[in-house]
Amino acid sequence: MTTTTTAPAADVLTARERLVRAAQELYGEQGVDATTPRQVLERSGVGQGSLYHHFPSKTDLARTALVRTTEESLDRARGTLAGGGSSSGRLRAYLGAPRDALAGCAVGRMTSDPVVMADPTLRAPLEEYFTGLLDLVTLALWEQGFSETEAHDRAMTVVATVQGGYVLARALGDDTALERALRGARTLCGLEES
Amino acid sequence: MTTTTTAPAADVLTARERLVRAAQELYGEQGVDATTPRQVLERSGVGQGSLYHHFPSKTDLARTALVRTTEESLDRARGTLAGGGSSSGRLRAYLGAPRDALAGCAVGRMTSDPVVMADPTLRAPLEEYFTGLLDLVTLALWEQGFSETEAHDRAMTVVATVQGGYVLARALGDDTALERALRGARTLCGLEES
DNA sequence: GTCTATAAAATGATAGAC
DNA sequence: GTCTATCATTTTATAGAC
Repeated sequence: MTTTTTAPAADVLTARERLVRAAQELYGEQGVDATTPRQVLERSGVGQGSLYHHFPSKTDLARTALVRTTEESLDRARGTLAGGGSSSGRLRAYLGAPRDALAGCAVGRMTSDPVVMADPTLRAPLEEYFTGLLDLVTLALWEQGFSETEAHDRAMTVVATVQGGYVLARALGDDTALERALRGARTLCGLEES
Repeated sequence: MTTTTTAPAADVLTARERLVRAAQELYGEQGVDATTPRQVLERSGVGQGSLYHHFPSKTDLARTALVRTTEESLDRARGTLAGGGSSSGRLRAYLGAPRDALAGCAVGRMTSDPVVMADPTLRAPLEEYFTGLLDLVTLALWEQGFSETEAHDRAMTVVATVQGGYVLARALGDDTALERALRGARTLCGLEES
């Protein structure tokens, strides 16, 4: 915590906070490598030098924004997979969660970003996100009655289907591709066809 | 065909050909957006101005290299999925084909590349590749006895699993993730566990 | 803490010799 | 067709006023 001034008013975000949120948006749209400091400044409405007052370099901003994005994404997954209710209900909720297929996954796309993959401190949040998500899906599948090994393997297939569904939707320009791919994932989870 | 000179000797490639191959390699490693003309020149061993003699712009080189990569990739898929033999044997061959999981898919990664996705002429090869691949998998699944609808949906899941398996392997830094994800795909194809 | 102005380096592309 | 030299622009980052 370097922010020692008074807390920001409900509506007015600090320059630092606006920078992080603008970076999160831009990274989700076009990745870290393709996002320039200038774009972050323009979208955040913050002046030139302020970025380098709050962050030593472009990489430090990226790290802050990526950690934020992966934490937010994992929290959302917990909302569907870790809540109460039956394992089948939780798996259904996860697979049926609303997704912008043509936008792609803000976390998954980072595996194609050379800046992220070349820096272990930028790749670490990705690994934590997917490890956490796979644990949640694995537990639900184990509760479904699958063996531990079987639950682990199928969780990998289910999460891969979500990620690959985004890839197919974007490549085909067809937002129904993800949804169709997920039907097979439901079958693998032991959920009846609706 | 603008190349009107004598065909290159078996071992000596033209500058144009060396440029395309170097671009293919670099795009596979780091994407189009992150690859600079300078990097292509260095890897190909070709001099500065020669790139712009053969290609009007960076985008034109990218288009040529991407078409080449997607055609080569689809040809490889045909080698496993369109050959003779039983549908189960062909599906097994496709799912068991050697893949460098940590390198990622040279075609799939392009769906995260802002330069590719922003230009319809660069995105088109991706769409053709995945359409062709899905057709091959769908046909094999139909031969397995699945209904047309069921074969279409499961083909989407199978190809998504391959693509997502690459994403997971890279995010986790674990090349076995793809292989484990593919076990679920085999189950969905009606192939017994080995 | 925030801003404007600016500098060093890299990028995309061109000119012109050979 | 291929090369070296060069240029305009953008990118990353810093200086210093307020």
